Amino acid sequence: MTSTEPDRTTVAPGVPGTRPTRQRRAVGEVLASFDDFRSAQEIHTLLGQRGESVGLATVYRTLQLLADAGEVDVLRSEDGEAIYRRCSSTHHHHLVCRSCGATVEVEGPAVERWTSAIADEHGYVDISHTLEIFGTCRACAG
Amino acid sequence: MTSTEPDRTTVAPGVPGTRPTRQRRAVGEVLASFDDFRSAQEIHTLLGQRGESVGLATVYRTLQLLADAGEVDVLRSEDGEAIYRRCSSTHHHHLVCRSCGATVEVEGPAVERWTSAIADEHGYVDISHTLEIFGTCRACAG
DNA sequence: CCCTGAATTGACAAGCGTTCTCAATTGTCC
DNA sequence: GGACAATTGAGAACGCTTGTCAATTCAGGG
Ligand SMILES: [Zn+2]
Ligand SMILES: [Zn+2]
Ligand SMILES: [Zn+2]
Ligand SMILES: [Zn+2]
Repeated sequence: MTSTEPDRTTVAPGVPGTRPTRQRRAVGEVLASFDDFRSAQEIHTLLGQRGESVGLATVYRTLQLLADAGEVDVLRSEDGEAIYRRCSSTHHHHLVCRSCGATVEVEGPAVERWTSAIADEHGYVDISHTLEIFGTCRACAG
Repeated sequence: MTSTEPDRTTVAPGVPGTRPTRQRRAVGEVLASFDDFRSAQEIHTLLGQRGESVGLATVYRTLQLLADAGEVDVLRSEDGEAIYRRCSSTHHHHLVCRSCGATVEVEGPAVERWTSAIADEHGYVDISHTLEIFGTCRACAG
């Protein structure tokens, strides 16, 4: 084999999903600017208002990356639309105002234990769970 | 005034959503034939296999009626699709096998108390909540 | 610097579940 | 039977999300 053969030892694949682009930075900034759950399209609009032009498809892709990385939480609104929020990285649940969207992160060690126990009891393994609380916050209740 | 005038005292409005039609009966029967969560389109297919022709829109409308009446539970699969199951009428949650869909209804008085307490603590009123547990059942885990 | 190539982007076109529209049909009650 | 609201079905419309693909951008290496 001669040296004409491409040197495959230099292939720096460059892991996808890690490149710090203008668009990803912008999405991150917008996510930091609100603390309730917003849809991808709302976030896309907020970006426009900030003068940051980011394609809708890119917004969806970026949110998916962040969700996979555990940097944003994803919920489904009652009509099935996905809504996103930057959250703390520890496992937690949400208390959400049905009217204004104000969100409180809550932890419930007892609930975690309970779900595990129930699953064990019925022979289910590899457990995950969803728990969200909806209500009307003090401000909205008047 | 003569008797030619229509007698408006006999208007029996006839409450919508209460008429026992062939289509509604068929949907009810199919719902009784499985005990995991199925999508509207799956239910529509099952109806076809039974020889009961029911329009897809009618399936959606009927499921919505039953859900409003509290006779079926509606969940959102991970990709946002609505899935339905005939359930007991008392408040409960679900332990669902991610692989085969086998479902167990579970009650958790402690969890109900916990959600109320959390809501009170933060001044939220008029509370509701969602809680679902996903895992792999014994049969699927092998 | 400049090159190379993979990663990323954006405009647009599907894809998919769900709802709407409206004329035709059906069930109820007189 | 007759009258009339409720219901149905076929298809169009809708809104969110994902796929397509050529053009662009970024990270390194030379
Ligand atoms: Zn969160
Ligand atoms: Zn509120
Ligand atoms: Zn938890
Ligand atoms: Zn149930």
